[in-house]
Amino acid sequence: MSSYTRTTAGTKTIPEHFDPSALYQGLFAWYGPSGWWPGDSPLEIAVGAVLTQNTAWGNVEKAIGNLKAGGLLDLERLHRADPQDLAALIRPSGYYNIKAFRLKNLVAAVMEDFPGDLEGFLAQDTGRLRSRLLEVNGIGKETADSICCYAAGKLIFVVDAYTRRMLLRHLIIGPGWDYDDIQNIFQQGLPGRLEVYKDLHAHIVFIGKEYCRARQPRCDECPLGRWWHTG
DNA sequence: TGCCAGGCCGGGT
DNA sequence: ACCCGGCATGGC
Repeated sequence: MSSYTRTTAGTKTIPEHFDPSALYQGLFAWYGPSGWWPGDSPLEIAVGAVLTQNTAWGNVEKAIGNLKAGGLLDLERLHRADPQDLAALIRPSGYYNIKAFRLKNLVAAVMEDFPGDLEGFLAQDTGRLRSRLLEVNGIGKETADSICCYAAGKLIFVVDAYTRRMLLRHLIIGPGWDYDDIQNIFQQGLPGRLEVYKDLHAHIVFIGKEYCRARQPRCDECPLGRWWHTG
């Protein structure tokens, strides 16, 4: 008889009662569409993805507001901008010196491959886009996947600290599970629809902020478990 | 006040 | 393959 235990590409197994699709359906029924990612353009979304690295979103909003006010939320202008001027504008988002270079690096990659054409860059084959983003110094898996999913509309599920922490605390995964393992759970268990990927990640972050903070666990009150059970 | 936030890199073991 | 220090602001 076939086992109900699903496995990732590796040897790890996950509990049969954890169903990403049921989790999505439950969260969507409760909260509705997430509206994520906040941002008026692919460029703004990509910039936000870099600026929000280990940083509260409220601070990122201030930084993006400064970029807009300075007319720098523009591919060509970012490419020409002096890193120090850029750093001054994004100061509220923290790590502003390093993030200024990270933004410059991202923009330089776009300009190198698709000069002046962010849309073209983002329209690349999904695997190529992701690996190209990962080549950029300052862009890791979560940032790359956020850009792929929310700026480029690719079918890539974003894994963040909340996702990992919640699955750990609910004993769905063990400490040995890495980013790709977790991403595989969702990409294998979810229907292949972009809105599902977008909303589930967004809802996980929303719940995580309330119930799954790093040092003040209130795991007992976390409502997530209500929704991921199959059947 | 101290802790935390939608990470990532580089150097060390 | 891990483990760690550094990076920095603003909100609760």
